Amino acid sequence: MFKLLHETILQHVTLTREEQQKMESHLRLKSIPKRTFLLRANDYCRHLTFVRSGSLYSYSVDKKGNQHIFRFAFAGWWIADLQSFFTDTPSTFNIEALEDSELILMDRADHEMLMEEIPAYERYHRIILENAYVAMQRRVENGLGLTAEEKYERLIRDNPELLQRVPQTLIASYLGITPETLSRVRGKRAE
Amino acid sequence: MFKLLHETILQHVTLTREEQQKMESHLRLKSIPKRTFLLRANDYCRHLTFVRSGSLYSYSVDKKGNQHIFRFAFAGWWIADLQSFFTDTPSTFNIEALEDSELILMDRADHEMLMEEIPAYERYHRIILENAYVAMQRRVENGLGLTAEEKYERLIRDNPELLQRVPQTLIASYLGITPETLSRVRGKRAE
DNA sequence: CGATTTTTTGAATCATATCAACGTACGTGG
DNA sequence: CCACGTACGTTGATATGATTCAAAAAATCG
Repeated sequence: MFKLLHETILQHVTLTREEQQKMESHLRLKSIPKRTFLLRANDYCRHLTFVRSGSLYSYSVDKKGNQHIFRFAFAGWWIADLQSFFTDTPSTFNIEALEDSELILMDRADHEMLMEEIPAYERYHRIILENAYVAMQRRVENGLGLTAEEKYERLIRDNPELLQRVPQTLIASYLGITPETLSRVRGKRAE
Repeated sequence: MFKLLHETILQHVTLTREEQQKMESHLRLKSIPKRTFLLRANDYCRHLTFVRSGSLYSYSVDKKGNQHIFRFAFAGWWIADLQSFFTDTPSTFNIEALEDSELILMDRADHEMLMEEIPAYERYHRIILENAYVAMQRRVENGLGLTAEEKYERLIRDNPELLQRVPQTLIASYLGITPETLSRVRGKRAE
């Protein structure tokens, strides 16, 4: 049930058997089919979500109706709108299933409690937050002053797995360019 | 000496007198004049820097020679290239003093040690990392699919203090637009 | 003050978006 | 398993927001 989660945590810290069980007692399972929402913009993001299988993505929709993907999450990853989760404000994101997905949910109050009571649990979250921050830093850097082609090159270099798993339209939205532009960039590169 | 730092930490967690002293014994002071570098691209970022007074900013320079500001740091803020610091890789940023600045430095090994030994210290860093992540999330959102004018509007809304303290050229670079475009946006708004 | 830096303004250019049409792949129900 | 409909990707023509280059005006600093 929680095998993948435990393995993932174990890469960073060790929890005792009792700590594991304590954590488990606060987790909820959820399955959602492809194309359904885990979170909708303006709702509150009330839990952290661990992906057991499948994949999700978070995105905002601007006032022209364009979709901007914030990030993807595959098996073994966490996803949430952390702005909403941490600051208890309405979400600016939708989170949607890209494939049928099995999820593990951790509610905010439980998360806070576990961070108080299990130092290794807090440490684990401190570490994955460090990693998430670094990934985001790279994302900001890649967003500034690169051409559409350069953005695509960097994606190939830094996240090649995305290309296999994600339709081109969503890749374009993730890069902040239009699908047409991405198509042309790819055409140009493939000569 | 460490008054501002202690006050800042105290907003989030409490350290005992002994913990404070232990932390202090690993801090170094440094003063740098305006326009000097705290970190240069390709060097390793070996410490976290707390700003006691003055201000700094971090930026990368792309291959066309354009400068892209990642973020600013004023009194009471921390700054570093966390990607370099955490992953022990060469920095992609320069960090430079915008004004004469007094700084407090915390080396990586000491930081790790203090996180092991003082739970409240680790908690403090977990919390400021959460805040930094949220700020960065907003930054990514503001970068995607907004016009130059909208980016400027959001800056006024979210970080009005910057406008007082930072020259327009740097604001433009922070927003990812040229100074000329920013000037035109402001002209247009001021009617 | 004079000198350097910053900001403004103008004109030309460029990268990307937009709109529209067409081809292709996909998966769902008959 | 095929056929149909919908979603996805490509291609072309045009529009547009922002950049670039250049030079003048304004602000800042020693």
